Amino acid sequence: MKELAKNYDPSTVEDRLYQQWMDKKYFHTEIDKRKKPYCIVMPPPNITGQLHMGHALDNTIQDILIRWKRMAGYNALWVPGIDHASISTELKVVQKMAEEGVTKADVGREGFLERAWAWKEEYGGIILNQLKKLGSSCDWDRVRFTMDEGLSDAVLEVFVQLYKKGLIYRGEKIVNWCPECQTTISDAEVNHVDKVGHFYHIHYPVAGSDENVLLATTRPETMLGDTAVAVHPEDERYQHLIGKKCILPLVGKEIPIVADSYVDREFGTGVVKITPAHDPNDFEVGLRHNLERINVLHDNGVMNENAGKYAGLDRYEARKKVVADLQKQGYLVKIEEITHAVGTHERCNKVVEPMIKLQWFVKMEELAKPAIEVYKNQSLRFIPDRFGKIYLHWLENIRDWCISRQLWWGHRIPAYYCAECGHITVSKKDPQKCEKCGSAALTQDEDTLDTWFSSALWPFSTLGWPDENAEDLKQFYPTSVLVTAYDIIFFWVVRMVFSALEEMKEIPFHDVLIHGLIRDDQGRKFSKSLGNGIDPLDVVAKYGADALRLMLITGNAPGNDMRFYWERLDSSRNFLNKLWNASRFVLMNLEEDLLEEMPQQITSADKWILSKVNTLAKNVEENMESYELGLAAQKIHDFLWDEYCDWYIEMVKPRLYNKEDDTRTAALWTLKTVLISALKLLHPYMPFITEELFQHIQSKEESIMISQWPTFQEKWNFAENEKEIDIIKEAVRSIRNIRAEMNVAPSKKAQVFVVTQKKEMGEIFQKAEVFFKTLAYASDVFVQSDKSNVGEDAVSVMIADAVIYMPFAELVDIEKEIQRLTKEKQKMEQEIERVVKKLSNEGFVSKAPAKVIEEEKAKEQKYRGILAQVEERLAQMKK
RNA sequence: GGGAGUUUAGCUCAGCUGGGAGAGCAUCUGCCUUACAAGCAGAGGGUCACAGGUUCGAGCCCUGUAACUCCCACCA
Repeated sequence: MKELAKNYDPSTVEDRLYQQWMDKKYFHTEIDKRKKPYCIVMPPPNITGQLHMGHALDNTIQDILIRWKRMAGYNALWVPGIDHASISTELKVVQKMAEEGVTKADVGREGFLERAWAWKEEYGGIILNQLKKLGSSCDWDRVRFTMDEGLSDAVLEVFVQLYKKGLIYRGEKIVNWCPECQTTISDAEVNHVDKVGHFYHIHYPVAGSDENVLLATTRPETMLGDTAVAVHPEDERYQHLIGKKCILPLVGKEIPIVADSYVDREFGTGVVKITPAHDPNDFEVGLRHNLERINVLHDNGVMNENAGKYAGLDRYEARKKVVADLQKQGYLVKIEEITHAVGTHERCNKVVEPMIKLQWFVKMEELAKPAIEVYKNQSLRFIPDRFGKIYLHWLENIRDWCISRQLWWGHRIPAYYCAECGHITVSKKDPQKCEKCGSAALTQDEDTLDTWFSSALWPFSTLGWPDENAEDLKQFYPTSVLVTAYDIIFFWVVRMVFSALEEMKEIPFHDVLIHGLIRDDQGRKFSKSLGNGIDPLDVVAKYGADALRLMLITGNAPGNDMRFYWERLDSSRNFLNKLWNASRFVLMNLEEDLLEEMPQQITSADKWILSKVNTLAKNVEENMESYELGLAAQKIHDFLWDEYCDWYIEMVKPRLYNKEDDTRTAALWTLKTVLISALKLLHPYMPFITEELFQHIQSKEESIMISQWPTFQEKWNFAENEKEIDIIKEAVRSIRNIRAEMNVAPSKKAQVFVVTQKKEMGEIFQKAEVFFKTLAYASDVFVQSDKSNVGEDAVSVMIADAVIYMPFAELVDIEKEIQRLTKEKQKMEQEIERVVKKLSNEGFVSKAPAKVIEEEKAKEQKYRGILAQVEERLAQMKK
């Protein structure tokens, strides 16, 4: 007999089993053409990242899906990987260098890259190892990195192809510039944060008159770069000014007053200062009116020589100075306090400056069209669907994507500038000479690509593209589902889809499963500054990975955010312990080898639980197919705890304890068979404990991980037995109920008389004698068709088609009993009234489905039966 | 300015295509019953935010209102 500890201790199990799985190579996927492919590519965590709850949730979901499909006979592949995270990593490395007193300039590009790679080698793999603690069953032989050779090749291939098609271009445009990080960033990387600022109202004198135009700005220092003032073409107030000039205060220069419909007449004074070099809208206005662009900022946010006497001042210092000077010279009319949205860099949270820069862009309009189409024609599916609207909205309003970054860590742009003729040669390999003039005087672009450029290719680059014949690519592309949080739809999902459609001519995945964020117990985001983070590994250490996984997956609707509560882990832990002990119980009794087939002596109770687990398999499958993982887990949990433990095990005990019982083996067989099925269903959710128990309970198969997924089977479908046991359960519950109500001590056994006129009922109860004794404190059970021998001082409970009497002479207070029964009678009358009303409703009877009507009729019958019994009993007692 | 989500028991949340309101935790009562006190048996507790509508029937569908949250957005 195998012994298990009394309580489950994950720490003694998890690492050992994970190692076992690794040793047996269960995580590794060989291509198997006979099986249907199922593939997930892991959203690659940043090499700078620490595992957080979001990763834990994301990877738990993926692991559940993969483990499920693997068991269900699919050729299931889960590709892990990490992202080089250009800007984050570069910042980290720069930071580390700063501690040593070294700058990027000191070490040069090559020296820097050396350090960055060293940093990657040291820290880059940490997060993947952390994922192992969660039980993630990815194919570690296929780990990819966005900057490894193959993926870098894919990046260059895509860049060159898009360039040749004219979908990548270099241009001077206004871009988001982060003065802190000293690089451009894409629109998606800008967060608009509401900040309290000031609205400065300034007079610009109109040239050649006494008139002033009043305008307002939140960034007065940019006026140094103003090259026009604009009003709405139809604004009656300013018609006379259009075409005139005004004098830019402090600078003294004349600038034109132009008419442009971009101006909102209702807002402010209806006059806007135009700074084409420092505002995206002004830039557009500038284009339309052919205005000069004056850049007044250095890249680090300090005013440049174009700012005249303000040159050398930081942008905010300059602002103060400009305002002071305006005031001194009488141009400042008033200062209002306003809250407005300010663009900040999502990495460093510093205010972003729009600047004109010569950068590389991806032309989006053409690429977006097919990406929109695949969603509209439903070949790409979002779960829940509402996130598809977000996807669509972004694509329909997309602007060109600025992909060049003034960073060193990343994929260097494969563009080479000719010193002779200025031609740009774009090529995967280092070109020896200019493709136009043949000069060898080529220099490569200094910039690298946006991190998301490489992750956009992830679903096919990880499978071997650009080698079109890569086996993985042929077998596993398109992947099955992408699992990610909603906050990354713009950054990643959108870009993967259009990249895949462009390169592969096929969607990268069929489904996008979106989940929410994990928040703290007050609903706040986890953040470093709040210090409210919870390390998943701490949770694993304390509760085990299974408990964490169950907690993350249950009690939450798909796509909704979830709060983290330690209490919920207690519940998970309790369930693990419950399962552990139920299995321990089975093991304690399991001594001989059991037959494979269902034994002849199988009883109603056995069939009932078999039928239940059979139905469970069906329901779980349905839920999982529609990604309702939490619901599925909940159902398995409820089955094991409420049905298997609380009822079946209790029902079966007498048979186990009696070695003479000829149904004993059938009970053991059922206990074991049902438990194994349930463990299998649970395995994707709680891989460790299910594996540990599986290996203890049976010796034939070496791992649950590669065992066969349970499916519904007709031979285990016993509807009649389910009904039968439900009747017993109802009777037992009624007895327990009345005893608790009457405060009968559990030690006090009682005779139970079951009176029924129905033969089948009598038979069911006759067979169930033992259940009344073990589950309902019965000393003796008498099943009979009349009330003989019951005695007058019995308490009674009515169930459908039967009355149960228990003589408790000394405990029964006739008056109270009459009260209780009267109450019961009223309740039944109410119920009957409700049902009758419903059934006599013409509309209901003619329109409701037959099944519903039948159910209502059955209820009426049942209630009438009980009512008759109650009335009869009352009549007797009142005598 | 657009869009989305949320509102259900004291707390945190489920509730799949409309057919008599659920779980966990918390509370109360009784049990150390030889798998489990991290347990067992029972109990109390909800005008499903509000107002209309559709329907034989609405927590669920439609319209509107309110509160909270989030996302997007070039109102200087």
